[in-house]
Amino acid sequence: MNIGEVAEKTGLPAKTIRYYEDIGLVRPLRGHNGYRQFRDSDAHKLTFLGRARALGFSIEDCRDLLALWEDQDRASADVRQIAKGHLAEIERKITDLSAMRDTLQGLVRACHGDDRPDCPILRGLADPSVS
Amino acid sequence: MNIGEVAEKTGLPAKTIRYYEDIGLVRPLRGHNGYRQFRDSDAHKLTFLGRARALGFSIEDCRDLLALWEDQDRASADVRQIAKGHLAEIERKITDLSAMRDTLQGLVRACHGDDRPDCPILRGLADPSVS
DNA sequence: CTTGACCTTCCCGTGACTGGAACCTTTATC
DNA sequence: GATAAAGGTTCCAGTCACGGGAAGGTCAAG
Repeated sequence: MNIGEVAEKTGLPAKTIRYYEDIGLVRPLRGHNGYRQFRDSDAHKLTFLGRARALGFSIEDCRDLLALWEDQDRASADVRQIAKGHLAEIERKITDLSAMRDTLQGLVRACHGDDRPDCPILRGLADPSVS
Repeated sequence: MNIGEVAEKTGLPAKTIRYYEDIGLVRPLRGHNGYRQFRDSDAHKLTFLGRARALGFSIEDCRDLLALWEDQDRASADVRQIAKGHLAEIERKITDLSAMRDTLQGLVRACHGDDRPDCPILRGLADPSVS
């Protein structure tokens, strides 16, 4: 398979696939013309990577997950450890964003949003105690 | 005020303050020795920026908010527009992250996490229909 | 006079790509 | 056989909002 075909199969942009080769996540063969030749196993790896990235795993996490995926003697505890770590990170982000949302919602609700200059949002940003 | 003092007052790292000058968010004076001289108004601007950044506003949003803050003839509708846009963005991120969290939680719960290789997390990443 | 804290500019690195230029190969059409 | 379009290649630069660190100037204390 050429890169275009594998891009379509996996849903990843060709640019991203080249990048993944650059950083050593996949190692496609090369044809006589210099074109990358992807085997089915390469395509499966890329699909795996796309899914892991869609769940927000970092590239380094993906690298580790991929290694475990390939390792028939892995311990599932190692996989679970990575996933739990990432889950905690996601929950931290949700917490942070929720706090921002609550504060912002309060400010937006308090603001008339008309053509006058008086604005609780700006007051809140200048001095949060006056939110 | 030198940069160290304003950094302490505002809670922003000196590096960040220099960066904000670079991109034109603040314009401190300069002393005979080349040191930046911050007025109280500069410190207030930086505090404002720190708060807006803490609420997740982008630098460009901050630039616009700052201009509105300085503009005595502003319409609060303009401020509210920016805030509402950002709020929508935050809510989108929370939605995305929540979906990731739910999927990941399901996978983590299904995984024993022992020393055996069988792992629902890896199966889920390889083929989500077998999650 | 030296030490150490503070300040300056400048350049590189981050994460995970994305866009674009310049160029080569293959395939289809005339 | 010529040509044009569609695909492939490498390499370089940019993104966002800084942070690290080098090399050097300035200032206050002892």
